This record gives sequence, C-alpha cells and structure tokens, in this order.
Amino acid sequence: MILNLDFNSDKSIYTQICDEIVKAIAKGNLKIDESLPSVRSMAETIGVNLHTVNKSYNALKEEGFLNIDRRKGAVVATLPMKEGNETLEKSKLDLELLIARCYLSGMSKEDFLDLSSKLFDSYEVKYHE
Amino acid sequence: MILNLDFNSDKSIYTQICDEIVKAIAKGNLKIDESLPSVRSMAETIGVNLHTVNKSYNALKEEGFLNIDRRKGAVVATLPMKEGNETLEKSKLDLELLIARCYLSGMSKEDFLDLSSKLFDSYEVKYHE
Amino acid sequence: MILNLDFNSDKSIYTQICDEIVKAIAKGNLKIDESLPSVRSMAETIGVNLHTVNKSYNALKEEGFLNIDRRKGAVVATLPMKEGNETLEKSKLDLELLIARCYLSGMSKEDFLDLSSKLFDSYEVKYHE
Amino acid sequence: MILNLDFNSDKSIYTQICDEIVKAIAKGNLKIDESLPSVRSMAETIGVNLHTVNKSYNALKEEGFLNIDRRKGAVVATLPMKEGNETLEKSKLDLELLIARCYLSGMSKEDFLDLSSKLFDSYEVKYHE
DNA sequence: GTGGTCTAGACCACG
DNA sequence: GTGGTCTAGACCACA
Repeated sequence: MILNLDFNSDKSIYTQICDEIVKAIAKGNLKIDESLPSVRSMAETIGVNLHTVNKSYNALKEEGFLNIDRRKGAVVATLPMKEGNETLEKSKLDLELLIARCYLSGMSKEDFLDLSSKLFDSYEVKYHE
Repeated sequence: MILNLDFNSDKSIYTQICDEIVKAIAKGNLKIDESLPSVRSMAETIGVNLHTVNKSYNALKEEGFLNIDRRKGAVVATLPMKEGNETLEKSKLDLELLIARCYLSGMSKEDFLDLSSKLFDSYEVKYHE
Repeated sequence: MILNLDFNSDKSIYTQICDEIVKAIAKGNLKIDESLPSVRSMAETIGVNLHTVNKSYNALKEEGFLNIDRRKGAVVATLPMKEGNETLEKSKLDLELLIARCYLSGMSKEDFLDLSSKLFDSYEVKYHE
Repeated sequence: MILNLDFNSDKSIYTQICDEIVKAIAKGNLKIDESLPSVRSMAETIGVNLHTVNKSYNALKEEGFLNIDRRKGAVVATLPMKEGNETLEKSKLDLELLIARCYLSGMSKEDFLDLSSKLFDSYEVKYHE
C-alpha cells in the first residue's frame, strides 16, 4: 500500500490519503472486500499521526467507499455505489468548475474529452479484469 | 456582479469567490478587460470583509485570471492563457481524481463525456459570441 | 532567528522579513529542511502582528524558498531551485536597473564586479561548508 | 521618449517611470543637459495622470539624476554623480539581496559576473560615444 | 500548538 | 477612491 503524499501541499494530509485510496480502488489496486492496512500500520508506513489515518478511513466510510468491520478493519465497499449519492452530485459541481479552468487555460474541448476518455479507460480496464 | 455563495459550505469563502469569478469569466458574464467591483464594494455587496475579497482577487491574479491595475482595480486578464501554466497542470491532476470518484459512483464513461461536452459548450458558445 | 528590521523604512515590514530570510538562507544561517519559528513566535520575537509574518512566509513559499509543511510549519526548501524560475528572471531585470544606477553614480565596472564577487563568495563559502 | 510601463505590475507607475528614465540615461538615450518632455506632454504620451509624471521627475531630482529648470523643464544632470551619495549606498544593499536571490536560484558566480559585465558594457559604451 | 480563515478598523501611498 | 499594509482578536481544522 503505497500512497503518494505531499506534506507541503495545500491539501490536508487526510484528504490526500482519501484521494489516493479512491484512485487505488478505481485503478483496481484495491479490490472489493479487500482489507486496508490497520490504522496503526498505515500511519507508521507513511509517517503520519494515527488520528490522521483514522480520519481518512472514516471520511471514506461516510462517502461509501469503505466499510469499517470490527474484525477485518477497513474493507473496500461493494461497487458501483448506488445512484443519486452525494459524491456524484458533488463531483458534477466540481466538474463544472474544473472545465471552466481548463477552458480558460486554453485547453480545447477535444483534448479535454480525449484526456477524460483515457483516464476513464485506465479505470475501466483494470477494474473489470 | 452576483456571486452564489454558501456560508455554511466547507469551502472557504475566498475560494468560493474565486470559483464563482472563474465560472463567470468562462461563461462570458465577465469580458476580457472588464473591471470587477472594487474590493470594498464587492465586500459590501456579498456581505463579507474586504480582506476576504482582496485575498480572492490576489489569488486569481496569481493564477493569471485577473490583472490588478493600479488605476482600474481588478480587470479580467487576456485569454486564453499561455500553455504550460500551473492551473492547467493542477486541473489535470484534479480531473484524474474526479473521474475516479465518478467512475466508482457508477457513472458511465458515456454519461461523463456527454456531461463534459455539454459543460464545455456552455462556455465555448457564450465566450465567443 | 534574528532579523534586522527597520520599522521606519519605506520597504514594507513583510518584505523586509522576506529579504532577511532569503539572505539568512544564502548565508547558511538557515539550513535546508530547517524549520523556521512558528508565525506566532516569530511575530512575538520581532514585535509585529502574526499576519505580517504569515504573509512573509507565504510569499517565500510562492517564490519557492520555503515549504509550508502541515506538521513542521515553514521549512527551508531544497536548493538550488530549478532553472527558469520567475525569481531568477525578475532578478535579472532588477540587475539591469541596479547596474544603471551604480554606473550613473560613478561606480566603475571593476568595483562593481569585485563587490559582486565578494558578496557571491560570502554565500558560496558558507552554504557549502 | 518611449517608456516601457506595465500597469499591472506590483511596482508603482511613478517608480517605473523613474526606472525607465534612469536606464535611458545610462544607455545614452538621454544625454547630459538634454530636456525631458514636459510633465504635461509626457503624461499624455504614456497615458497617465499628470501628477504621476511630476512625482517621478521630483524623485529623480532628489536622487540627483535630474535638475528642474524653470525655463527648460527637467534636464539630465551632470554625471557622474559625486561619491558617497545615497543612491550608491542603497544600491549596494540592494545588490547583497539580489545576489542572494540569484545564488539561491542556482545562478553561478561566473554567469552572474558575465551578465553584470555585459550590462555594464551596454552602458559604458553608449554613454561615452 | 500549528497554520488557515474571517472580521473589524485603521493609516497610507498611489493615481 | 483604490488597493496595500498592519494591527488586534477570534474561531476552526489539522496533526
């Protein structure tokens, strides 16, 4: 379980941990029902406070990506998640802003769709393999 | 100059102001070289402290979306911005994460590309009219 | 951490703080990865508001001299910085003007180069020791 | 009399005007005893307020670069200026900081001295021609 | 305890 | 009138 963290980032560490785990799940590096490292070992591995990892796991549980099991610890929840969830709605709003920034930065619609398609495939393929 | 703010959001106010302005520019509601309200009047309009607005304007100046003219205040910078800017690079990383969340939330690639295309058009059309 | 400030100067205090820190790093008084005092303690030490120190730290972060680590506060960034950075480009423009003033003030090219060489050595030596 | 101004710069406009004139003198584009445009015409030419140009001329007079003559307006003062003037002392302090920034930005001593030498020559040659 | 954010109020340089 | 700077005091998220 290798997480790519930047302690100098503006993003909080616990948010970075969440994001890395979400990407790991999407890429298939973490399978459904697979257990994540314990809060304690994860914290030691990446060199952060125990509470920080704990906060990440709980946040992902709230989002529906993880289940917290007393015996197995944090496990990847069954996916795909149900329709109409908050994450998806929030993501759509984020997308509106993201596209505005890309557009103003001079990115063409074609480039954006190509990149999106490529990124989607990188998840699609691995997840179903 | 109407900004859609949510004071209960977990997003900071100054970030929301930035985001709203970016979208306004992309939508063509703010034209190139157009002056924004002064920090004081904007602050009064939306009911926040002038320092908060000031921070937003300066952040957008750093991103290259605004210029701070000593005579005319904040004005919309000339676009499209030059290639290789930080905003675009950061947006691409954000996109990777955003797509991961959408994918895991059960959104299909087609739906994502359709939505993206629609959002892009909403900017493309108005901006060049 | 002693900073040489002049509250009567026409230079803003936060700029003076920035400049003093830059010189301290160049002189080797601040080593790479070394933590700076917290904004609060620094502010108390030099007798200014904590926001003023905070502004300095953030400005130096933008320039690439400091990193803001969410655990250790402000730390000296790894150097030397990458080529093509803005600071260097801006410095070259400043140099053009500075030399014009020195030249018109009657300073000879030899004196200027000698002084520059001496200043450069004062950094070079200490930094690599 | 063409001045290169940036209204979006952090530098105040009157400072930019001063700097441009100093460089023009050093480059020999403005000769000793040569008259500068009147405050009024200069202001109109570069599109700024009359007071702004006036402030620049007066600042340069304080520095010793210009003389204000009732009949001929602002004229370039006799150079080189006397030793021990404030401008030179201030420039030396500026140089210390400038070199610190260049050094930390990865510029080598040789490159710095070469650039300085080249800039000095660009003044030296033209001024005595 | 740390920085991040926000508010409130003030003075000043600039234009 | 504009933004820039500084002060003072407060709350909060993060680690």
